[in-house]
Amino acid sequence: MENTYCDKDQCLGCTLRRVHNSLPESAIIQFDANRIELEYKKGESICKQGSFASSIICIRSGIVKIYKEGSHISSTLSLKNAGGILGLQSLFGKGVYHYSAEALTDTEICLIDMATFKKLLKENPDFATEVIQYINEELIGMSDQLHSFSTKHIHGRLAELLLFLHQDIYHSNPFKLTLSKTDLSEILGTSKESISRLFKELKNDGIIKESNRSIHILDESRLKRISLTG
Amino acid sequence: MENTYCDKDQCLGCTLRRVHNSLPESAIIQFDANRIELEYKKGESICKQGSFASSIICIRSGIVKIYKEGSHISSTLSLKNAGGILGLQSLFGKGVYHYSAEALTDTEICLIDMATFKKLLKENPDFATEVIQYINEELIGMSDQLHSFSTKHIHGRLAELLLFLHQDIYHSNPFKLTLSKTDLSEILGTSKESISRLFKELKNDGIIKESNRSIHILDESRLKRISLTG
DNA sequence: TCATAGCAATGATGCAGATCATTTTATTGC
DNA sequence: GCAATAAAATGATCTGCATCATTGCTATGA
Repeated sequence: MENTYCDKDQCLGCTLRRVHNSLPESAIIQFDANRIELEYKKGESICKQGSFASSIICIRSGIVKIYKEGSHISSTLSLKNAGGILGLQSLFGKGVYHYSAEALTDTEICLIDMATFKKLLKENPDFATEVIQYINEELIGMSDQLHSFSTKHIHGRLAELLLFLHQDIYHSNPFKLTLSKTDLSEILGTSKESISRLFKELKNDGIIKESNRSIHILDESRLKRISLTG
Repeated sequence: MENTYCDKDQCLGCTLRRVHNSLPESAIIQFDANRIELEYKKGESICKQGSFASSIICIRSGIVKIYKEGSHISSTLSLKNAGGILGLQSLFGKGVYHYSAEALTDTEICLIDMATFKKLLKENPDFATEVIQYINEELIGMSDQLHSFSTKHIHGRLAELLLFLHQDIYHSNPFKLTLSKTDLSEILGTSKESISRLFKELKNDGIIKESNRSIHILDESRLKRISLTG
C-alpha cells in the first residue's frame, strides 16, 4: 500500500501536527498532492528576500537562520527548527519573501504550494485559526526581542540568547553550537569581537564552559539573572 | 428605524472596513451585539500588560502608544491610529495582554468580546483570512523595526520615525507632534537628550523646521537618505 | 500675574561597545 | 600531514550615546 503523502504522526515537523489535526481528511489529501520534500546542506540558501514566494516552507528537521539583508549589513531576525514555518508573511501583499533563510545545519523541508495553502485557509477556519495562533506566537517572540533591543545591553541579550538556544533550539544542556560567533553577533546586532569577549567573561565567571564548539551552561540561574538585568 | 449597531461605512476605523466586508450579515449582527464603544482622554491607560484580556480593542480615532513594561524601563513597540487593533495576540495562550496601551490623544475605541471574536473566527474563514493579513502586516512592520535596531544608528532610526509619523500617523506634512521627546526616545530606545541634540542637528541642516510642537519636514529626500544610511 | 511643575536644551564627563590590527587556533582540501 | 583558509581571541584605540547636572522654557492653575 503506497503512502506517498505526509504521515500525520511521523511528519511532526513539516506540516505541524496541530495544523494537520485541524484539517479534514479530504483537505489533507489536497495538501499532500501539492507539496514537495527537499533537503538542504549546511550553508545553503533556502529562500531569498525579495524573490517571488511560490511556497510556504515548513522545516522538518535542522536549524534555519532567518535574516534580513540591508545595503551592507544583514541582521538575523530569528532561528527556527523543526515545526517552523517560513513564508506566511508572503501570503498576501506583493507575494515576495520578506526575508532570506539559510540552513545552519543539514535541513529537511517541505514546500507547500502557496495557492493551495491559501485555498485551504479559505476553506478551513480551524486551519486558519491554527495559523493565526502560529503567527501570533511569532509576533509575541518578536516583540520580546524588540523590547530587549531597546532596553538591554549585550550582556543581557547574550544571556537571553544562550538560554533560548538551550531551551528552544538544541533542547539539551551541553549543546553543540552549530552557529559561528559571527552568526551570534548578527542575531544580537553587535560585533563578533564583543561576543568573544563576553564569552570569555562568562567562562571566567564559571557561568558557562566551552570546549570545541560545545557549550555547557553551568549556572543557569545566574545566566537568567543576567538576562533580566542585562 | 433604530440602528444601534456599527455602521459598515461610517465605522471605518473601529471594526476595519475590510474585516466588516468579510463577514455575512448574520455575523455582523452577532458582532455588534457584543461590542462597546468607549472614549479615552489623552494620557489614559487603555489596556495593561499582564491583565486578563477580555476584549479585542479596535481604535476608531486617536493615537495610541503600545508599550512593554520592564522591571524599570519601558519601551514602545508601536504607535497605532484609526484602524489599529489591539489584543489579537491574547486570543490564545494565557489570554492576558502582552503589552500596555495608552492614549496619546483623545481616543475612541470599540471593544469586542473576546469569546465572540474567537467564535466568529472559527465560523468565518474569510474573516480569519483578513485577521491573518492584519497580523502579517504587524509582523512585517516589526521585523523591519528589529532590522533597524540591529543595523542602524539613532540618526537613521529617528529619520525613519519622522517619516513614519508623517506618512502613517499624521498624514500631513507640517504635523502637530502629540508625542513628547521622551515618548520619541522610548520608541527609539535612546535617551531624551539624544533626541534633543538630533533635532537640533536636523534643524541646523535645514531638514526640518520646528515651532511650538509642530514639525515641518523641509527636505524629505535628504531625510530618506539619512533613514537608509543611518 | 506669579508660582509650580513638567518639558526641553545644552554642557561636561564616562563608558559600552565598535573598529582596526595582529596573533592564534581550528578547519578544510590536497 | 601540510598548506591554505576560515574562525576565534585579544589588545589598542576611538566614538556614539548615556548619564548627570544645570539652566531655560512653556504651560496650567490659584
